[in-house]
Amino acid sequence: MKKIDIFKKLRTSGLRPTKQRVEIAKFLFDRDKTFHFTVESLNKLLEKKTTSKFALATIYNTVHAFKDAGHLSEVEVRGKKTYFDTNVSNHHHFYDSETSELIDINANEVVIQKIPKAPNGKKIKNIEVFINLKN
Amino acid sequence: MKKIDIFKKLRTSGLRPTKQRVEIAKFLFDRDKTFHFTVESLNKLLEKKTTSKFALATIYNTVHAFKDAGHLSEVEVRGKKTYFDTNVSNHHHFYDSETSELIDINANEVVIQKIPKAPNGKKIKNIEVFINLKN
DNA sequence: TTTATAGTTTATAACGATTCTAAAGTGAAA
DNA sequence: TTTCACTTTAGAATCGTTATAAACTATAAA
Ligand SMILES: [Mn+2]
Ligand SMILES: [Mn+2]
Ligand SMILES: [Zn+2]
Ligand SMILES: [Zn+2]
Repeated sequence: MKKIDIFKKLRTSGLRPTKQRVEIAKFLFDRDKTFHFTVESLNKLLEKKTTSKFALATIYNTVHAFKDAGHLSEVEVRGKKTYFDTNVSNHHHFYDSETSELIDINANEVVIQKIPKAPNGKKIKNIEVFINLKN
Repeated sequence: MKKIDIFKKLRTSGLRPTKQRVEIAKFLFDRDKTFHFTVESLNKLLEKKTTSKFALATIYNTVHAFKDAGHLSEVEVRGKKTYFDTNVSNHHHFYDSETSELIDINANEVVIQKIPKAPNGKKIKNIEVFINLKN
């Protein structure tokens, strides 16, 4: 992802390109593979990777702005912390509870043959498949 | 479910049949259909249904003992509250985010045709299918 | 019966993730 | 320079959950 795209992510999230926000955006979006993280893990990685300091509130605010703009998604994982995902396409996950690690599964790698009808008056918004792993 | 079964649930959870625990167990297990709840919702329903008072700690402790004994399961739902489920068999869920309501799907109502191989050295423990609903 | 004792309930404190707040900082425009 | 809207930040507040410790209860030994 090129630098211009970083600024586009920020602009389309309603965020001015401040030092902290650019660092966060670069860290999240300037990579090839999907990245799954919690606010806490992101903070630790940012501290290691950069020389800047980040208040937790800044990270929360920035991550939420990206999420609201559709540049990040949220993955539901057992436990108290919220997991975010740079992969915003429709996809599924392996979850390794030993390492608390999420692994992407492309939507086309899961084929569902049979699914019940949605309850009366309701429609299916999306289907999430979550595969728990063991050793 | 007969009264004797209530006492069996308690016994097999390592819980003596005190007034509060019997009320909780009856409320949870003396019903035909699956019941999904949070500790908060259970507390409100207990207060309505019975004349006893329940400290939150008692409900937490009792629910956790049932869960540890395998008489309740936990369902992962977006949001901060923990959802419990009287259905401990392998099954799936519809989730209606309008009403925060979970609806059971029998395991045999979902047929998965294709699934990726588990990552190196890992095995699949179980598969959870979560179907989000909209109006 | 009393007493001992193990287990239980309860109110409240502590905890941890997240959100809120208000003060200090920043930077572009006037 | 001064202004002013926006940003960062530290710390307070919130909320679900867990821990603690004191009061209570039931059973059984003395
Ligand atoms: Mn979660
Ligand atoms: Mn949850
Ligand atoms: Zn993902
Ligand atoms: Zn269920």
